[in-house]
Amino acid sequence: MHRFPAGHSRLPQSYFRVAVNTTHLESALNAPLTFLSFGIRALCYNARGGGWSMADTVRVRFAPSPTGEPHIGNIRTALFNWLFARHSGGSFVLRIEDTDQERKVEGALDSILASLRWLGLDWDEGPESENGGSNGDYGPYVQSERLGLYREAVDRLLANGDAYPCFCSPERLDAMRKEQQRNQQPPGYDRHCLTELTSEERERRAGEERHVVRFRIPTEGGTVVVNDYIRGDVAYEPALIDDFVILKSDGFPTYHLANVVDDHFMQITHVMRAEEWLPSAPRHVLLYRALGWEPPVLAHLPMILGPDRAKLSKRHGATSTLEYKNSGYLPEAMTNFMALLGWSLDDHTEVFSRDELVEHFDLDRVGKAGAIFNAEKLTWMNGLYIRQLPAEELAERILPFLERPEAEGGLPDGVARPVDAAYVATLTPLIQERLKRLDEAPGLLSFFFEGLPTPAASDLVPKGVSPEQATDALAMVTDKLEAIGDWNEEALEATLRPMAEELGLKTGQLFGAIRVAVTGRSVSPPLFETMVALGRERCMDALRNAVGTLGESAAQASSP
RNA sequence: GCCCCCAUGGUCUAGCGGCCUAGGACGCCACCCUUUCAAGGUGGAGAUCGCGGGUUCGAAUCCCGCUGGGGGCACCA
Repeated sequence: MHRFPAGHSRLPQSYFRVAVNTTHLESALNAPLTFLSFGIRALCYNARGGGWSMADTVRVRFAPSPTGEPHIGNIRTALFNWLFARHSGGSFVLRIEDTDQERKVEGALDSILASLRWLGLDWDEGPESENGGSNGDYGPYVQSERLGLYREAVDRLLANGDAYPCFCSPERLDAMRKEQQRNQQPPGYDRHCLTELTSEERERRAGEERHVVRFRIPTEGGTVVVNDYIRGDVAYEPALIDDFVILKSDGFPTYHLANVVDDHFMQITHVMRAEEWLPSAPRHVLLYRALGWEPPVLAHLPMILGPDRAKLSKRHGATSTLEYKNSGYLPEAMTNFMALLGWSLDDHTEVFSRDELVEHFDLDRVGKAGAIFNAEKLTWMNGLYIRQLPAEELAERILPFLERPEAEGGLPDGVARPVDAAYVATLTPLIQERLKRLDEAPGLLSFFFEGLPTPAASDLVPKGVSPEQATDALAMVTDKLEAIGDWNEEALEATLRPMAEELGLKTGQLFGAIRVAVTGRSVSPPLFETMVALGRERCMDALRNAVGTLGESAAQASSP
């Protein structure tokens, strides 16, 4: 049908905008190419007096295979599809590509759904709705339940001579490839079963032997042009594309076939997937052509790379989306950050709320070059989002991280669960601007939940202060604090700050000693707030202990 | 080996022929603020826009070549 004007997909946009305006094709405004790919179909339809069909609204899909936990790259693809759908008022479809029986992993579907739900990427159609069961009119949404559809397509291709059965053994194929490699020839099936067998033989053997079905690449058709929305026209030489398998010997389709069939019947308008799929795009284009179907708009997204610039994989460490959830990253920070991997709005905006992302996301501003996943920047952004959160909400989000077992990074197992949520709520403001990840909370807060600290005498003596001075200072602090009325920040500051000068110490030195005495640490949230949160009793006990520790230490030193 | 894609500071990027003595952000350094740690503020280092040719009065921006990086080449997706 249509052939996009050769050249660059971005060039003719103004032209389309004009066309769109005159035809009132609202949805195409945000997706000019959309207009081109099926706008013509729509126009014809309109000319016959009909309205716009369902196919005129954007329909995109995320189609993972259940082979493990989805990693950042997979989910970034999901996010772009979701953003595009929401931006254009279209539908986001979730489809499970489980045509490989061998690689199926137990629980993988659950982690896919969990990842999407965590990030708030809700789907309009998919294998499982919130209340169980599939939802949507184009199901089933699991490929293993659509085998009949693929079989029909294969039969049609077979009947038209666009496909043929192949009986070659894995051993023969293997030897063939080695041979090609050795001769520096382009790899590919040698068409043994097409050229060496008569059609009668093929038909007979197909009836009695296990075999695969291969697509017959039309080598006579000239170059195959893939019009990629992001990269423009990419030409492939058909002779270099081999007769790939479309139906496996177990009766399941391969990715290529299932993908094309499903995208067609599910009326997908835009296929956005990672760039690693670009080399197989010409196969898909050829399949669409052979089946007489209109291909969707293709957009191959830039890849997400590891620090070594290689395709993201397990060996790069944390790549699973759910790992980020467990590490205390906020979903809003995660989506914001991922949106910036391959997309940008302008030269300065980079913090986007979910709504702003939906409002501004645009395929035209998706880049071409792969992007290294820069975890440091993600962590910075996460801290930003944590600081922006209302304290009460942050407290709620922190709670599960405190309550999980010590071995998983939670508070010490000695601390009773459930943790006092009200107490956590009072503590949260003290650490809010110090948190970059929620899983840091237990470490920052543990002393609030544990017994009295037992700091070493040496830790109670600040730099530049003698042990005697420190002992006297803490003793005096203890005395003075015994006497104060209200135990609040103002009272504490009013009595402690002047004492530093009185004692001839810098505030940092005095407060440092008290901090260690009261929290057992040299680093903590601001002292007065911490002491208030800890409570009078506890602070006084800790101070007396500290004075005692220093006394013992001095006694030992003087009587060797 | 064959095919394809890509190329702006360490990283994410803005830039679609003159606004660029290349802008923003992360990270890094310094200073300020400060009771520690953060947060915040100010300033700084860091890019001959991978290299070489063109086109043009003028190129990071267009064209060609090279180099480099990446991806793909299964009865995996």
